[in-house]
Amino acid sequence: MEAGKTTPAEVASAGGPEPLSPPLDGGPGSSPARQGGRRPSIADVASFAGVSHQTVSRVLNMHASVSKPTRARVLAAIEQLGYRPNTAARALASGRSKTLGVVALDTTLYGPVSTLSALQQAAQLHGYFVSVMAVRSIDRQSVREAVQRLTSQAVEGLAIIAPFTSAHDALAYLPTGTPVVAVEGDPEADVAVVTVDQVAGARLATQHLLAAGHATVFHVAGPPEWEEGRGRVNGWRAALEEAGAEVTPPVLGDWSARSGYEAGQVLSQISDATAIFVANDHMALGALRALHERGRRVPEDVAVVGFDDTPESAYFIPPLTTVRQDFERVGRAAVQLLVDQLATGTRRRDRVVIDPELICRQSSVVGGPRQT
Amino acid sequence: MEAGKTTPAEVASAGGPEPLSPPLDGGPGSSPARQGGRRPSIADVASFAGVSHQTVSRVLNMHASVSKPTRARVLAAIEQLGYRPNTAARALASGRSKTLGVVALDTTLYGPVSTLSALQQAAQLHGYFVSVMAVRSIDRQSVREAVQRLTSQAVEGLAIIAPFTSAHDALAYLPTGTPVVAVEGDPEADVAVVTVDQVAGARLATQHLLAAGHATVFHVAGPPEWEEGRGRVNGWRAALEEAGAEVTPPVLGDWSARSGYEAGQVLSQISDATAIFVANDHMALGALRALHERGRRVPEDVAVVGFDDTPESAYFIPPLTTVRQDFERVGRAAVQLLVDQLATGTRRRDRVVIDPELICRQSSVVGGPRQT
DNA sequence: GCCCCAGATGTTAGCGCTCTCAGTGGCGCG
DNA sequence: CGCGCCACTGAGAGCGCTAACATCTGGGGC
Repeated sequence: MEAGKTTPAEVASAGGPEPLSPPLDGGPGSSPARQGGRRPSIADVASFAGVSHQTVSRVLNMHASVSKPTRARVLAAIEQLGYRPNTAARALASGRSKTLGVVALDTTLYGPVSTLSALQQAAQLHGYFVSVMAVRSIDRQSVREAVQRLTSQAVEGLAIIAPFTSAHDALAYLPTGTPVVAVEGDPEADVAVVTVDQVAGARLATQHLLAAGHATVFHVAGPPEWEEGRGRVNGWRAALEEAGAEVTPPVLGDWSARSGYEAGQVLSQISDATAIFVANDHMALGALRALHERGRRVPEDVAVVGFDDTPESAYFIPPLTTVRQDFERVGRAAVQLLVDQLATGTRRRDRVVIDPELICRQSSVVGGPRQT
Repeated sequence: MEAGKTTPAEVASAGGPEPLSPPLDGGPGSSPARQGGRRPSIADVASFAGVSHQTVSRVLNMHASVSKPTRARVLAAIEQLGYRPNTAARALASGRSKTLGVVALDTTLYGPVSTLSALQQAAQLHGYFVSVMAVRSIDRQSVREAVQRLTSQAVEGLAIIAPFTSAHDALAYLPTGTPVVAVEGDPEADVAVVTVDQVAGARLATQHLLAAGHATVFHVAGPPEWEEGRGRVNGWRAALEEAGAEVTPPVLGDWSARSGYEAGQVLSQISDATAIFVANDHMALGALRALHERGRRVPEDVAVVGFDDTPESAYFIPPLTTVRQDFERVGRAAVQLLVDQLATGTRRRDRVVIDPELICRQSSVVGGPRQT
């Protein structure tokens, strides 16, 4: 039943200077010497290395005051046995789960997916796991259930990748003190927020079109429930007002190409509509199709600018001028904020605002850049 | 320190007939009466309900033989206290983590994202959490690390959403007996596999073009490392051979619109290329752009068929004929397979093959359907 | 030479839950 | 009327780990 009692002191000493690498990333060439039926525990490692389990624990957690040779011996034993710490036991004993929770609204949309992906990567780098809870809608009921499931997993921090006007709701169901960060959330929220400056991005797009000589710019908006949608409307409106241009009522879409297509059909019949700022690239695609069908040339008759810069946007017909959001940075920042709060043990209201960037392609300017 | 000792027997009896719902989804209107500093444990619930902790556990796990009134009393106490079971403790004690692990290659690509999303939903329905581990590449090192991290979380089953020629590798680092399912994996793999019939899909697309009168069909292929890519090549080739049509060497792409664009540039110069089957819709978008630039009309001069049916594909110029994959079903099936294996306690080699569907739009047939 | 302290290690309790094994009491049956 | 059996409940022992608290060295200050 018991692992061998031989103390492989010699083997260990042959190990040379040990790298201080966290054991989680698995040393080189560890082939699990699967012997018993049960996975090896810290006790097995301890007895194999001829130390107490606590010393093993100390090595695992990189606590100071373990002598070099002992550490080496333990590390060797871990490798030998193919030991992996048991996350559940660790979480139970320490109260820390090394897990960040994420509540996301639509995990198939380009923005959320990109953010989630980046967030996951960043978390991994910090040694955290990520547990995602997708919700269908942002009503209280769904949010509560998601947060409670996450809570039962004892997540240490929570990221809300969703346009909650009420990330606030989540707080109510969370143990006091759990750090929270709202991604693309309400700037007024009572929690930390990471956000791309939607207003600035929309302004960039609108000003770009205005500068090209258009009298005004029409807008195909995202759903008003989404903070991003509202921000883009605001930026667009602000730019128009600053320029003294007429503000036409925005056409509402739902982020989908279909809704963009429908909006495009409407706008293609308005001869004044020579410039359109569409709130995301997928809707812009639909709009492009509608304009094409109606024989309105882009950019000659109508200039179009999108938002997001999906990898496909450069290959639309014509290539789409758009506003790029650095979701990579958003994800990283969100994790950083969470980790910081975790470290200081305080829930804070930090703000990280990431500047978007205008990517000029042919859909907005006659004779524009040939390729990006 | 202790929660109130009052036994709310009366309150409980007023509850009426209790629904047998699993407590995880949180009963109606439970407002956590956050009192102590610590979250309530099973012991708190027990003493509040005036029963032993074990009885509470039985209620939680829906073990039989708990009398109706007792169950009601416990449920009421749970509600009162806002109790949530501690996942870590449960996992530690039972050895079951209620978590499924997922190893995915590229969590931003349309297919994987859709599958992952569906899988997550399905898992949730079965009461499972999902822990996703994204890997950058499919080399042994990355796979091992991912699997080991998942192992340390004691995942009960593993889904590999990645074109591993070697899902096999994963097995080596997994505790013996852990159920595994490869999604879109090698059909020869030694584990359960859920897959869309790529060969059939490609055949559908190719035959469709052949039927429209084209002498042969050119192919823009996906990366050969991806099982999907290979399957589509095979189906395409088979259809051509069956029809006695010439098989031209496929042009390789990497799923991106950019690579599709480049392939399109090449093919647009081949006057024989009057029909192109592109291995996914994003590449098809690029190809469409390239053809457009070269003045080759679609579908009049060149017919194009894609694969995937992304929500945007109906809004390409022209709308793209493509092969739809039901990722929803793929995700559900993967979870089902895992759950079945878990239930029977055996690792099996089931095969679930999902039929793709050809969606006809204007890119392939002159005067084709006007809209889908 | 003694004490004290700090570095290095071991010991002892739990963390919150599930499991196994024992009880209870009531009731049918011989 | 007593036996066993069933439906229900409770007590105790861990799951594998961390965290506080011992303990045990040795080396320097006086």
